[in-house]
Amino acid sequence: MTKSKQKNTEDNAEKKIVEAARKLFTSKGYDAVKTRDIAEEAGINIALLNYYFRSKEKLFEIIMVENMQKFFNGFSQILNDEKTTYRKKIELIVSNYIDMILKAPDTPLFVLNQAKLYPECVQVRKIVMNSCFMKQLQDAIKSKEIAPINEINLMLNIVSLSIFPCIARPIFQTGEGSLTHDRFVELMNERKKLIPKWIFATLKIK
Amino acid sequence: MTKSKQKNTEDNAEKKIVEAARKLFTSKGYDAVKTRDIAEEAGINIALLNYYFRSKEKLFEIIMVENMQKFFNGFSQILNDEKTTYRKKIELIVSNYIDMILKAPDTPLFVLNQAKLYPECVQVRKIVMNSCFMKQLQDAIKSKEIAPINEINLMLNIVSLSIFPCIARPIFQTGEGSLTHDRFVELMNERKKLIPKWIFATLKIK
DNA sequence: GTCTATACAAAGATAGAC
DNA sequence: GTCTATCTTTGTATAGAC
Repeated sequence: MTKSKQKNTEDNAEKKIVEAARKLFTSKGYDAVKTRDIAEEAGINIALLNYYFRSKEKLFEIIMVENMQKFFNGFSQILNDEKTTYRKKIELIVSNYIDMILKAPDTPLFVLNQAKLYPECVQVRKIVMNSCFMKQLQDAIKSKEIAPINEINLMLNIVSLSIFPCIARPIFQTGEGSLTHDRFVELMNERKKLIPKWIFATLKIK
Repeated sequence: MTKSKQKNTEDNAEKKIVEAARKLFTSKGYDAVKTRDIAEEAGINIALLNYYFRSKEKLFEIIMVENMQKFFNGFSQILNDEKTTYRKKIELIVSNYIDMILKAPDTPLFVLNQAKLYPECVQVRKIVMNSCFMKQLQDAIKSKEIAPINEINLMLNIVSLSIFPCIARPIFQTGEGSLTHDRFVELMNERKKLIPKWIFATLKIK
C-alpha cells in the first residue's frame, strides 16, 4: 500500500505544519499569523499547507479545537467525579489548571479571545450548574457546613485565582529585579496549596 | 483664522475616525481590523484616515495609549494615596476596576493582549512594590495585625477576582437560561462588596 | 477638508512541473 | 509529496480633482 508510506516517519510535512500552526496560532491568534509564517516555521513550502489543509481557516480550526479541549476537558471530568468531595474537587481544579498553564501558557488567553468571538461555541455554565460538584455544594450549604454563597461567584473565584495570574504575568514581569520564569513557576506551585485555603476561608464567612 | 473652522463642530471626520477606531481596535485588536472597516464604521472615505493619521499603525497607537491609561491610571493613584488605609485601598481598587469594566468591558482583554506582545511597555510590578500601599501592608504584617502574605500573591488575588470575571464572561454566558447582561451587572456590583471581604478573610489565615 | 481613482504591497490559493 | 510560478483578492497608502 503506497498510500501510507509516510505514516511511520516522525517528522513528515503534515505533522510539521500542525506543530508550526499550533505554536503560532496559539500565541498570536488567527489574524496576526500569515500562512507564509507557518510555512517558514515548519520549514516547508506554502503550497503544501493548502495541499494538506485546503485553507488557513481549516488549519486554524484544528488548533482551536485542540486548545478548547485542553482547556475544558479535565475541568468537566473533575466536576463530575462522584468519588471525590467538593473540597477535593476544588483542590483538583486549581492544580489541574495551574499544571496546564505552566505547560501551555498561551492556551488560556487564546481560549478567552476565541470565546469572546464565538461565545456560542463554549457552554460552560450549563456544565457547571448541572455538575456533581454543584449538588455537593448545595448539600453542604443546606446542612450549614458552609455559609451560603452564590455558585457562580464561587466558580469565578476558583478559576480567577488559578488562571488570571498567568494571563497578567507580562504586566508583573517588568525589566529589572522582576519576576523571572523560575520564580513564576515557584509562585504558581505555591498557589496550588494556597488557593484552596483561601477559597475555604471565604466559605466560612457568614 | 480659517484653519480652525471645523474645531467647533462635534462630529467632524477626525473625531468620527477615532471613535470608530476605538470601538473596533479595542474589541478586535490590531490585525483583525481593516482600515476599510474603520472608514465604513466612521462613515468616511479610507483616504481620510491616512490624511489625518498617516497610517493604521499610528491610529492604533492612539487607541492603545488611551486604553492603557484607562486601565492603569486610577490604579496607581489609589495605591499611593497617603490618606487612606490599606483596607480602604483594597476596596477602592476593586470598585474602581469593576466600574471601569462595566463601562469599558473590552479594555481588560485588549490591555492583556497588548501586554503580552510588548511586556516592556508595562511597568506595574515596580509601581506596586514601591507604593504607599506596600508599606502599609508590611507594617500591618510586622505588627501582627494580619498574617504574613506574599505581596505579589495578594495583589494578584485582588485584581484576579475583580477583572477575570469580565474576561471569562463569554464562557459563562451561554445561550438559554444564562447570565443576561443585567444579571452580570448585578453580580459584579455585588462583588464590589464581596471581594474585599474575601480578601480580608484570607489575611486572617495563619 | 473630503472625495474618486488608483498605485503598490501583502496574503491566500491554485496549476502544473518534477 | 513537494516545489516554482502565478493568479486573485484584499489591504494600505497616495495623487489629484473638487
